[in-house]
Amino acid sequence: MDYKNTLNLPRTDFPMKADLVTREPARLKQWETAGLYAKIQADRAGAPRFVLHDGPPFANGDVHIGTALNKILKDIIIKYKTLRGFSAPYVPGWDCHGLPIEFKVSQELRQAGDTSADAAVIRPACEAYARKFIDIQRAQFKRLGVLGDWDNPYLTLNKEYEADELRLFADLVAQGFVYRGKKPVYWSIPCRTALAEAEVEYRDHVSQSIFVKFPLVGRPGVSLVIWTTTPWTLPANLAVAYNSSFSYALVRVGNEEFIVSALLLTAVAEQCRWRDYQIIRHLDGSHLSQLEYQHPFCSRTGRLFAGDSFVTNDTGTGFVHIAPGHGMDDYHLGLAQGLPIYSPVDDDGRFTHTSDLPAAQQMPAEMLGKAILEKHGRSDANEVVLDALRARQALLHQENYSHSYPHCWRSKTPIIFRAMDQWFIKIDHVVTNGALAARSPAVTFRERALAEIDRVRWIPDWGVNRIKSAVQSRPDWCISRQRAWGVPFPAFYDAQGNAILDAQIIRNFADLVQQHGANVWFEKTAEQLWSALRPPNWNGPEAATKSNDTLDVWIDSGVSSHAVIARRPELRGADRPFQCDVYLEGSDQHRGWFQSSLLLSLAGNGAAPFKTVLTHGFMVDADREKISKSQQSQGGYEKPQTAEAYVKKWGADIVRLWVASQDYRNDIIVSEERIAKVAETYRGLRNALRYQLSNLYDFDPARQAVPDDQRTGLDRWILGEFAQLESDVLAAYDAYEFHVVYQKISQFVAVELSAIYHDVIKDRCYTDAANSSRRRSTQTTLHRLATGLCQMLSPILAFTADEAWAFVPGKPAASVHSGDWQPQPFVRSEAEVAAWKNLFKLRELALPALEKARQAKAIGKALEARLTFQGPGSLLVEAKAHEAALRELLNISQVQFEENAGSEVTVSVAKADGEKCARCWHWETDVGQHAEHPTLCARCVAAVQTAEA
RNA sequence: GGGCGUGUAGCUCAGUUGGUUAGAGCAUGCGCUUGAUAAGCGCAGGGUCACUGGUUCAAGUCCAGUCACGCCCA
Repeated sequence: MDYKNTLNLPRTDFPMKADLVTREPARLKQWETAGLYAKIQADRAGAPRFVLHDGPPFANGDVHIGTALNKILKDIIIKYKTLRGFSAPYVPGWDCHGLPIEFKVSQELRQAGDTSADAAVIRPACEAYARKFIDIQRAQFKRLGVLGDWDNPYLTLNKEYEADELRLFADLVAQGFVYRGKKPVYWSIPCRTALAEAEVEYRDHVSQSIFVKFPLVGRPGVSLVIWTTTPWTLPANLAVAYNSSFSYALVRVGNEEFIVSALLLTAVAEQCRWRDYQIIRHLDGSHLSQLEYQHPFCSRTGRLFAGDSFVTNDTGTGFVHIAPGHGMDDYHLGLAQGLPIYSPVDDDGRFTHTSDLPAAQQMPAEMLGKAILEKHGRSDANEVVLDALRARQALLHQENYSHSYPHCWRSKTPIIFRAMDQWFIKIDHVVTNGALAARSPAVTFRERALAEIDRVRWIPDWGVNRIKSAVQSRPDWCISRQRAWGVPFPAFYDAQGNAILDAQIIRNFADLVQQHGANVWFEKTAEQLWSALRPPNWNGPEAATKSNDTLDVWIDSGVSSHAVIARRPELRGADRPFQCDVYLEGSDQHRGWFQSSLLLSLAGNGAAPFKTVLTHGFMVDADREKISKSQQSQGGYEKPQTAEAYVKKWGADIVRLWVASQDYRNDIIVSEERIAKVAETYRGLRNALRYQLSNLYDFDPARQAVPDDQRTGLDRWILGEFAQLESDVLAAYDAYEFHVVYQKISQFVAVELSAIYHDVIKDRCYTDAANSSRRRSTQTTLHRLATGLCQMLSPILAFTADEAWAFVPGKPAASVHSGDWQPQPFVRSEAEVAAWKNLFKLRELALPALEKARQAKAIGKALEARLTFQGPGSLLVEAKAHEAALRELLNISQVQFEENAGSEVTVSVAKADGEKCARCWHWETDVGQHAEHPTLCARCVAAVQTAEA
């Protein structure tokens, strides 16, 4: 007779093959139909709140695998906190304004033949572009299993958002944070527009390379020699920089003396054709800092300053001519030395006088109006400067110089660096009114910000250093941009060009934006706007024009605590409406969003917007090198590094498990090999769950559960281990160490479950009578394990845990994500723990012995063996007391003990006695004793008879 | 060039305040099983703890320097 069908073999519809790529979308649809996110939020109404505030990704392109990592980490946290009973809403956001979109849209418009570059045309196109990518990214984020309020995300282009941004800005203006100053920007002369770094293309260009004498004051016949490739910037020269670590040579050439860097002397002498020269002596920084020079053609003098970071010894003379209005290095040096940011060039790129210096000290009249822009390779401005130098015999050498030079992407002409009026937030501002001033007196804003940083928890802890150094070293914040796609900068100018920036006017404008959107600024004339916004009691100057600038996009995202956290009822904090629990972004955001959010919230709300800031590292490839776009385009990777590409190949749960598998505080390695390994682990987890579920097909926890104290020792052992795992995993989740969760669970599943518990209980589950207490005890345990595993995995394996959950009998919630995870400690007496420790020790002793016997072909499977433990009685007491458990644990048929006088336990293996039972495959001496079932052992006879009865 | 990090088996991670022959899981190889079967079990191999010096009775761990990689600045 075939006894196989008298066994309780496992059965389940939970498939072994995951097939995530096709199965996950179906589950997503199911969640959506059930309104899972809304349902969870409703269930948690009134629960303690945990708010993670989303940093908005840029609404451009497909979701990169690195962006996916960020979203998945956030989702793991949200799902975990929800599971632990918190109300943890998730409101995703998008950063919508900014150059990359405007640039792209401008290109498209130009290709379509529209060259107007008019804000009123560009802005709607930019909005459409942003919304298109929001839709694309939203679908890709959802596909990753990220739950959130996807129907109501926050967008920095929403009019409510923009209005709140302006209101917070008005608060800063009211507190005196905002001032007008100058700063150099890239300027395209034909386009009459400022350019961003990304709009600049480097092309070969032939410039005028010149060596110029700068005569020293009070040392007749002695000159510095400077080198430049932009002669037109000389009228703006206000200083000269040297390098304090260089040695400079004073040389005599004919009846003149020159100072140049000692290391560059030979090269300079050759170019300037100094046939005979004599080094008189060497000078260093301490000498140079004392010197003053006469401008070669303007009636003013200048001084020398150290500029070690940019004065090099490879080209030039070791002296760099400084025009603070025409270069970034120059600008910073000028700021540091208190020089005017002087830029005597108008919007058309022509020389002009400015109000920065007395007219008498500025360039000679014949230079005024000369154009910098080249025509047929000649620039009038350069020519007039060269003429002036020649006339004064200040030009030592001139030659054509071919090099790579920035050009405008639209007009393809060389750009110039030109200082423009800009708006700034003063970082060292001392606030004298408002909430911030009330908190403590006369402290600079920078000091307040540094103190606030100490009140925030930074994970990893070195993050505090990064943000502190960012805040410590940052210059004033330049917040105006000469762009169209952004929130309009709400300033007016009177007929004389004086700025009008007023908190009340800005608040009035905010109300207008709230109603009509920010486009209103560009659609209405200055006159119309002014009459709409001018306060009734206004006694300042009357506006003649409006600002054409927009606000820096870092202001956009930086005010989200004000415009989102404090605004949405589900996020709004109790005592500090604008403050949430956690921000989580890449470590580049210490200088970016974390900083802008901190500064704006502190200035506008009086405190940081976050209690904890978590950061993650960056995506690198298998060689631990960054995933670069150029390598991508050169075919360096098999496929695009987008979330979609990975999801299509592996499924979202594998991607999520990969995210969880690595310590995200360091760099995160993405490679096919790595993900393939994670997929192996996934299979292990899935099979373990499947095995558990397949042995619960006839189990009803409500009716058949066995109380803890009546469970078998083996069940009690695994429950003890599982309780330990649970507490470890909870601690790891609480510490945001998901790689520890991954390690702990996967190792528990591989060792304690698969290799031990699952392996051992096959015998009881299959061969015991279906309703026997030993089998029910084991099923009660399996049920607990399956429930707990699904829950602890669900923040990571969002799809699979929910799929398995559906097969858990008597599950307490419809979806694993709407359940409540409460740890269930399982306490065993010390004696019991010790006894089982001892049994496992004997097991470790026995397994190698069994392996040896197997290799000697004495036995095949362990059930063919009889094991004899030899040793002193004192070491065998526990084993004897738990003989049955030990036999089970070793999967053997028989165990014997032989006491001897030795000091340790040894094991020997022999072929088991009796015959193999046809049903349970144990070797038993009682096989054949039953007439009806001559091939069965007594235990199986009983089981079969119970089943028949 | 500066600041902040990281570097332990093929892969991902442990490794308390310095203290035995540096651990785990996966992967690999060799067996077993065929009643979890595109599964399961056992055993084995695999490490100059990035490198070089130093402190110490003792260094993966502390100190200094070098190299590689990442982020942010210049």
